[in-house]
Amino acid sequence: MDEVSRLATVLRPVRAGNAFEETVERLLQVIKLGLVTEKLPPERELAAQLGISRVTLREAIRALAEAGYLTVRRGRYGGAFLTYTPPRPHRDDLRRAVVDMGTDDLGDALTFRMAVECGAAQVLATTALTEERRDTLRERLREVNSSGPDDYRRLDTAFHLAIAELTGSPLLAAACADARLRVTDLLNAIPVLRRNIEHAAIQHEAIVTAILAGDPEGARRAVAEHLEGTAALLRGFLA
Amino acid sequence: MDEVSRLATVLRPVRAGNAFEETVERLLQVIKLGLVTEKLPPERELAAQLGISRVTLREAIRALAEAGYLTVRRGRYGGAFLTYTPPRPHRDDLRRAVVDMGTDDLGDALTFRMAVECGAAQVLATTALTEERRDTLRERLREVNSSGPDDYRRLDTAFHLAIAELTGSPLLAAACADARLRVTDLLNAIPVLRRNIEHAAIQHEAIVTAILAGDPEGARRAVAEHLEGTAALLRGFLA
DNA sequence: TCTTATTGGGCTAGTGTCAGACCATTGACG
DNA sequence: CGTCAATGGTCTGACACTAGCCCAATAAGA
Repeated sequence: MDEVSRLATVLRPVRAGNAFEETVERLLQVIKLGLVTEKLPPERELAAQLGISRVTLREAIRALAEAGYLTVRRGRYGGAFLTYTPPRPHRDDLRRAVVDMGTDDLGDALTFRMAVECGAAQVLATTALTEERRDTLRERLREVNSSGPDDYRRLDTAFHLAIAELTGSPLLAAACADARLRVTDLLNAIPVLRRNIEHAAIQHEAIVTAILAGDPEGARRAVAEHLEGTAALLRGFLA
Repeated sequence: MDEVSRLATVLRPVRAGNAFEETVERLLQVIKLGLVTEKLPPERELAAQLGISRVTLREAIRALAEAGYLTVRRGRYGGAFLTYTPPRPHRDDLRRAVVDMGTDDLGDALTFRMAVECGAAQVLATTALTEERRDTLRERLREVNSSGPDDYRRLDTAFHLAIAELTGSPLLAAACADARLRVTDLLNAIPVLRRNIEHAAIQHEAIVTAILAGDPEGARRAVAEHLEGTAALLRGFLA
């Protein structure tokens, strides 16, 4: 590893694309992760949160509306309403999604996710949690474990993100959200079976138990095992 | 944790600032981390790597030149040469740096760093490493452990970054670099004592040993202990 | 039925950023 | 001592993005 390759880590592009493209990407993430279920916040508010002008935001919303993700209504109590129902996944969709992504990017995303989610669980297990936060964690666990196939992905996302957010570190939460986003399309292409939910439920239980017990080693291991299942499945499509 | 607060994680600004500011920040990072020791790459090349126009890059370079970090020379074999020698840290510098940063941001940065660096070490310990990569890791370890106080920070950075980069995940490497950057100014304000180097050397050894032994638990624990020392020191200034 | 607060829709003037071309300077080397 | 390749310096026309303002539509509630 010479000086040049070490530099490449820091001398990467300062921005991923233009503001319009990045905004479309962000909104798509919010929608696909199921973080918003009814309608987007008002344009003025959303533009401020995203740090862009209303003009740019509106272009992004228009693009998503044309793609069928949103329906915009004017007037009071109007807004950009979600009109997105994920299609029933087919087996070929997953293969195509994986191949589209490319070997390197998939490995990168899976490695990144493994590292940050394990790190978050470890940190959270090391933290002295208020009873309120412990309740929040238990509540997310209950929700995902009692969900049906239709709501599963959304609640699973919420569960994993909750671990990161409860650490109280916005940077870490953002990293975990980013990691999750990079595999969302792939996960959405995997059919959710009752059996999978039940299997994941056991692992989710183990994660929460370790965190609440203040056992960083156990939390790390439980998350690693949980994620390894998905990673192995996806990697299988690259062979 | 209601829907709004969960949204905040994803609905953050799409860009940290304007291209000029972000570029200045990046270059400053490269300089302060000691990733470049003589001169920056040619403007055309650097602009391409950073994904910005030469005009914007030149503005950033000019700003850094005016601040005394760089000296620009024209003509063949010219370029932007480093003229930055970190001042001898005083005890008050550290207190001021910590207080400047703010309680929340410091905690955020330390938590983030703990999570991603532990995650990286864990992942690397799980990976089947080529002999070449094992050698690279040993080499970085040797360098940092045999360094004097003057070169210590730079080689320590190189060591920690090497762990992240050897995972082969650019995303993870970028996250670790980012985490390190957020505490650089603070670390630079801490005087480097022989005693500290020796103490860190033992921990560095433990990290490498665990990674090479394929022991993710041990690697994670060793990194956590190593980082906890610095974190405790810095947090002490907030009391 | 009318009012009104809230929301999207649209316009304009100004600034930031870019791509690309061309000029100016420098020092190694023949 | 001249040549020339590599590098910083400068300019221009085009496009992206922003802030701020006002208009248009809508539905709850008086």
